[in-house]
Amino acid sequence: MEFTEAKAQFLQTWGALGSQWGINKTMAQIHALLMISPESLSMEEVMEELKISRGNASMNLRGLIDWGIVYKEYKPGERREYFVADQDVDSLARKIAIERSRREVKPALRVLEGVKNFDDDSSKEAQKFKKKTQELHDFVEKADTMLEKIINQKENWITKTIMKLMT
Amino acid sequence: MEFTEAKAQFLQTWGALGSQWGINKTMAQIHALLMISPESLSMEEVMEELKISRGNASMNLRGLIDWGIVYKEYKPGERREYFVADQDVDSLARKIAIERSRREVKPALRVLEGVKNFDDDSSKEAQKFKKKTQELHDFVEKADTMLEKIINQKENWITKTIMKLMT
DNA sequence: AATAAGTTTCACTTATTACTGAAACTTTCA
DNA sequence: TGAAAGTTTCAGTAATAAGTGAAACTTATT
Repeated sequence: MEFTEAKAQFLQTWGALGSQWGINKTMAQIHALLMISPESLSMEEVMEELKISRGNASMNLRGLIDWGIVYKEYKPGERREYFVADQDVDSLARKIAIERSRREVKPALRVLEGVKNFDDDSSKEAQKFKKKTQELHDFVEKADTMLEKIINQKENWITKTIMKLMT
Repeated sequence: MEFTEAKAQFLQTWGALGSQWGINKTMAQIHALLMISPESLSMEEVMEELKISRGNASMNLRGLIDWGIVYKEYKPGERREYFVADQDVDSLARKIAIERSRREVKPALRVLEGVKNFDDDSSKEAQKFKKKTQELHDFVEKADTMLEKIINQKENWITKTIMKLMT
């Protein structure tokens, strides 16, 4: 396989993986592109390379900056802004996990909290409902706690977690 | 809040949570409905309760059965099929994790494997590309291994994992 | 074997999410 | 200060994923 082909296939695959795990395709691709690029890139270059529009590039670059995994870089004597990716793969994954917990899991927990305390009529259905929603709430809460524990291991969290699970 | 309202809100929220974590809305809702139902339900009843079409109900019930988290039940003297959900919440999450690893992560790994062994020209770009794809491959592989270790704890895997991470 | 009840499929529609590109806005420097 | 280069926004469009429902198929019963 040629370098050009390999690169295209890589950007494609990484984008698909990203979109399956809660970060949109273009965002994942831009991040990937910046990661494998030896030099920082301008927005024009990103657009060119990924064949995306200015609007799309702008939105997603901003998104990446908001998430704190891409930075702007200013070259002396140059007016144009350049972009660099945080080179640490772990930190990308950690940011995604934190963000998803905040935006998806936490709100769901609040709803479950609410519904499980409905005005109980003492029907069979209501009893079972109370029991199950309690169970599901506890489950989601535990899963979220686990996620937090894993990503709070800071550096090398994956390796550390695997170690602890070795037993 | 009334029981009926609580139930509707619960089904709604659980569906949204599901679709964010790789199982489609209707599928998650059917599963939730069966979980909170004290009796097994027929397809008609599921359609009725969730206001979904026959086709949709059929497809998603079959999906749940394929995933091994919902079972058919035959009542004596009744021709109609009834459906019951596996009552164990953990097993649902475990099944999702296994399935997503198989369908999304493993294929991506294979591509990364391929791509990182491209025909090396010795340009600066190619060098960096080789280095990064290797790194990303290792990362994804580790993450997948971690996932496997977590879900292989069998019963009470979440609790067990939290324990081990307590340190 | 005809009929009626039950179940599944699939071409089409709808809903959701992402992307485009032209216009508006901002900055720089001659 | 004004014109050129750079950047962002957002209404409209496209791509994708999910859902519908009528028709086809299957099974049970007389």
